[in-house]
Amino acid sequence: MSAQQRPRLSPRSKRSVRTRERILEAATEVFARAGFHGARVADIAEQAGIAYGLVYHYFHNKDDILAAIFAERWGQYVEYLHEVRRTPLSFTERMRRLVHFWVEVYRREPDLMTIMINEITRSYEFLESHDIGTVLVAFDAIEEMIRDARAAGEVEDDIDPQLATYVIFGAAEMVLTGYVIGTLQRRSPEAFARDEEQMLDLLLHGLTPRA
Amino acid sequence: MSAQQRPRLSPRSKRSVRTRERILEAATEVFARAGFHGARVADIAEQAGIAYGLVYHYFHNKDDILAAIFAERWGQYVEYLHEVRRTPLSFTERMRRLVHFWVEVYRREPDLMTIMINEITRSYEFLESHDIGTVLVAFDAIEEMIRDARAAGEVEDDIDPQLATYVIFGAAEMVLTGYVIGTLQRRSPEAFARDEEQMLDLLLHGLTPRA
Amino acid sequence: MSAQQRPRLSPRSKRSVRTRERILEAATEVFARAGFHGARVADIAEQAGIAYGLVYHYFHNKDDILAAIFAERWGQYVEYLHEVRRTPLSFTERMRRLVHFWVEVYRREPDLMTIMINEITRSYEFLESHDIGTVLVAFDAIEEMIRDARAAGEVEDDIDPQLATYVIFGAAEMVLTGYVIGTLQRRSPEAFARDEEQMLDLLLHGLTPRA
Amino acid sequence: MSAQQRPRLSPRSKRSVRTRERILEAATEVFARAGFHGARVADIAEQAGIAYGLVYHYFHNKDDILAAIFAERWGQYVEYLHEVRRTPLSFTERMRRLVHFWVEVYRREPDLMTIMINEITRSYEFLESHDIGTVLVAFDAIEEMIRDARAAGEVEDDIDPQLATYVIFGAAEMVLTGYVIGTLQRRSPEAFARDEEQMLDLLLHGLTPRA
DNA sequence: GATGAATGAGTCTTCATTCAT
DNA sequence: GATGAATGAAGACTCATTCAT
Repeated sequence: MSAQQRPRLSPRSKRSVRTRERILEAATEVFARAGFHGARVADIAEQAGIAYGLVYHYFHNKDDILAAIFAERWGQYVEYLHEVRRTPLSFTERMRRLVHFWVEVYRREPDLMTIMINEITRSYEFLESHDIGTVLVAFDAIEEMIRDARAAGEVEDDIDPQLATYVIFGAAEMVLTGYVIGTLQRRSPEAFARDEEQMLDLLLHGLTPRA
Repeated sequence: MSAQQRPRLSPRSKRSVRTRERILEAATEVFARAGFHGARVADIAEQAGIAYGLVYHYFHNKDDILAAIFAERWGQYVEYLHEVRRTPLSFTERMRRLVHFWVEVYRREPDLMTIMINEITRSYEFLESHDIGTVLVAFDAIEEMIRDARAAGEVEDDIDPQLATYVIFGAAEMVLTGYVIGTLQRRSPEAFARDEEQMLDLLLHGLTPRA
Repeated sequence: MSAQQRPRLSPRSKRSVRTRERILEAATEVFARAGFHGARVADIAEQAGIAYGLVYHYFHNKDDILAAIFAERWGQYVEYLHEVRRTPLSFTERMRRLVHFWVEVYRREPDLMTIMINEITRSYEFLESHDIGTVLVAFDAIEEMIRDARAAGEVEDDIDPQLATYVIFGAAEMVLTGYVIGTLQRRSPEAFARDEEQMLDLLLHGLTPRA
Repeated sequence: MSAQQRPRLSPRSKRSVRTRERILEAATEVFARAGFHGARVADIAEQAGIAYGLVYHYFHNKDDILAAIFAERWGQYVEYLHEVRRTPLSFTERMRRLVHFWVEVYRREPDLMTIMINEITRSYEFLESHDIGTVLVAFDAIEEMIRDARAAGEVEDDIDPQLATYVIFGAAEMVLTGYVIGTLQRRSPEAFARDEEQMLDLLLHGLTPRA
């Protein structure tokens, strides 16, 4: 909603690219640990091993760092959703992949997922100041999948695809939140796999006994 | 030079009680509109129609206001969960009431629910600085319901009650978030009722077609 | 929400060192003029010709500035006391040097001595929050001198070295206080020299006529 | 130096007089414990067992309370000095009484003496804003005694009465300060009596051995 | 590119004091 | 006389951001 800003400079040199990357990595860690408001630019710079003034050679301001993390990571994310949608798969399989994807991203990059959950998906301020539409593509992608599946008879006719999307997203996100805040502790790959199965099962068949 | 901490006396007079309530109401509105960080104590005071210094007669600091909203409202919330659990009802009925409750609270007090969602349930800082256990009782209450229902054959044996709790909470919360951020707009009571049915249906039976 | 405390990095550059020094000088003047409580950080910054925010790059807070003045100046002070003690001198000569030292420090740096007297030696708050032991080394140094002198027969046997130390300190300090508050006005070096003689004489021989 | 203010009201009733006295007692205790700046009017009122608003029925402001303590207590003090001066006594005896008086006041009312030392005698602010002359009468009284004694041959000719006054006051005050801050701990009446003897001896005969 | 010294807007918080009741 | 609710001036402190070097 605010005017989109261009990068201050488009750094081309190897060093530049590397430094920019270091800042994003550092910011991801610091934001995850302290939250966006609790993170100071100086903290990020320290974590990146650079002078804090240098941060402003790569980003306009603190918000811009978060926006970059969001744009560059959420980009892949949405891309994957589209990929899942393009691939000819059963709805069950699509959902399995989505659920696996979320859990997997969390397992690989818990800090990143923490930020996505704490600072972006839910952040009033972030949603206010950025194009909420960018976030919603992910929702749209899932909604479309459900719509397609419903048309193909793989999803119950009565289901409202939009609402179902929120339910799916919410379910996945809360489980990840459990991981993030430590109330759901999983140590082994098997434990995570079991959670994926559970989620998938719940989303597809609900709580009640089958037949 | 050291900070002198002492609890504000709990004011007893009628006027006092009313002022305190006014502050909480004002804070609820301002927090919902601007977020905790974006809200200034002066904004709250202005909204309440009092001098900002007076806020400090009733609360130690800004945090304390949020904590009070949390404690006093979340209390009722948990209480309702326990009530639902105590009443002899089918699991389906219990779930229906829960879902209805959430939607209803949102409809009646959208600001309050907004805060619950944006500032409390998800707030890194809040969870860090307050007893997370208080939040978790709500989770525990639902988990127990599922456990009971599973024992009674009302819930599929394979279900992990803890994980299912996160799924239920997440689903409900994300739908409310949709209301809060306006991406799910519902204007009529019927629209809300339909959402309740949808959520209930999804949680109980999942996305796949019934038989 | 919790305060994040970390020591300011000790700045290394020339400029930095100079700025820090400027702040201490400015603070010395402002504290002397207005007292610690009456001095605002903004006043100090203005006196130093810098933005007030910069003060916080060098010191944690207002207290810390006073503590730095204390630590860095009182250090020299105590050092001198030890030097006097190490040098082989008659007790009379030692006392002469001490008295001269106090008067001299006042003459050279009246602001500094004013702070020492008004804010540090007597400040309830300061003594409360800092290691009173650091202050007391000065007392100990003098006490030891008296003890040595008594053993050597240069001081009356009946004298309690600790109490005598308080008497000496008190006498000197009150005279300096007279200078500070202006009730004892001395304009010429000779006037100060006469005071030194008087003090020395009083401390060594008392008020009563010599034989 | 500031305009002298009249008491808000001259309370006449028994109750009034008693309440006023209670406030002064409470303030003395609180000022001694927390210092003038650290003491809140509310603390004083609480200590006195009254509502804090009532304090302003008896005193104009916080300063006024300290001023009242000063005026009413220091009054007796000065009065005693004059009495000592009027009574036909040897100089030695006069000094003995003074020293005894100071120690005795501390023993009876340590809080009061603490305030006198910490907040009044040395307080830059207090001296700035009140008639310093009131404080100085005490000095003058002693100076006169010395002058008289010198004329009578009881004090060495060379002595400068004014400077000697500062030495005497300073000596006594520093010993009391030792009591106040606890670095000089005296438990028995005998210990205090010994200190009086020491001080007297030091002031009259100095540190050096008597013949 | 890199540094970190310097700036100052923005807020929270304290607490003496007033005054309606 | 007594209460304590209400006011708001005053100031400490943080930290994102700029910019001279």
